[in-house]
Amino acid sequence: MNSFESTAQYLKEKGIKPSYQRVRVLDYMLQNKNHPTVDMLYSALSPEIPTLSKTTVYNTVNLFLEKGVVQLIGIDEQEMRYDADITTHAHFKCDRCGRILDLRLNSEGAIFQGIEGLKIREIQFYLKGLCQECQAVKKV
Amino acid sequence: MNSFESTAQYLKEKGIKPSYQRVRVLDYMLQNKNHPTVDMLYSALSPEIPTLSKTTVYNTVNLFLEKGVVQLIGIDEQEMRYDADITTHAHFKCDRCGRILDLRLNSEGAIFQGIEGLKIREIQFYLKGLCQECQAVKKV
DNA sequence: GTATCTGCAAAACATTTGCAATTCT
DNA sequence: AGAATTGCAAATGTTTTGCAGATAC
Repeated sequence: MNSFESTAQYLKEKGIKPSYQRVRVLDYMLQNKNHPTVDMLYSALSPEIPTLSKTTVYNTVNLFLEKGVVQLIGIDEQEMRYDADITTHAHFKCDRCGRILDLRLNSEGAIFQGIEGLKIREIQFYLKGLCQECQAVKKV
Repeated sequence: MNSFESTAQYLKEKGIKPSYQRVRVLDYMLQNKNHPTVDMLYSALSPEIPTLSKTTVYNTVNLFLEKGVVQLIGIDEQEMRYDADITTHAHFKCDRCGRILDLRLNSEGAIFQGIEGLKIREIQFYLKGLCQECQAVKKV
């Protein structure tokens, strides 16, 4: 089974119809683990899929988000990034080259792998969910 | 010494000329620890400072960022938020009411205070700085 | 009186929306 | 044919920029 077919199969399992564009977008993310922006996806795929539009890339990543195929990475202030690795892990963005590295966590939740040699300037830790008051509100 | 004057003094110490608008913006952030967006700052202060413009609020928060008076909080996908508390701490955003709560860290770096009762849906952990290769590059 | 600061209007982007054309089954 | 998908064009909303007038020292 080639890469295209296995990616299409993965989308089917996630409840997404594997159109050509969708499979190519996810395939790109699985092969280049570079946490791409919509623009990066469009620029990379557009030469090979000349009719591709940015709207379709937006539609696709939003559908992927909704279905839990990718996670949103807000590390960038200007543009959103997307990650097909949906396991819990931290991200490091280099101020100079802009690259985004993955950092794995150890069982205690302390940073474990890949942090050696990095010069940390800023740390951001976000949690999202429901606060106590909002959990008490009846669902409509 | 009243609140306005001590805030002005604080700005001077940080190397910022304490114009009326700047002092009022920082004063608002110190008194309402609500991690405001530019729009929240503008809406709150505009009635009392009728000539205030959004451009000035943007200028002000960007100057504050540059001088280390506030930190940028990217927890919101649509708008940036700003925090006059520049100590290291985590943030929690409620999906329903949109409020942002502060979470203090204990000495081991594990979450400590305020997390009880929250229903966590998503965790984002970002670090920024210089990667190994970029540290090796000579400064121009 | 000269620097700086403010604020209006316009520009610059990232993202979304409306809708018509295309594609798939 | 019918339903879903794609993609163009226009709209939306946040943030930045250019510049002229106001303010401060």
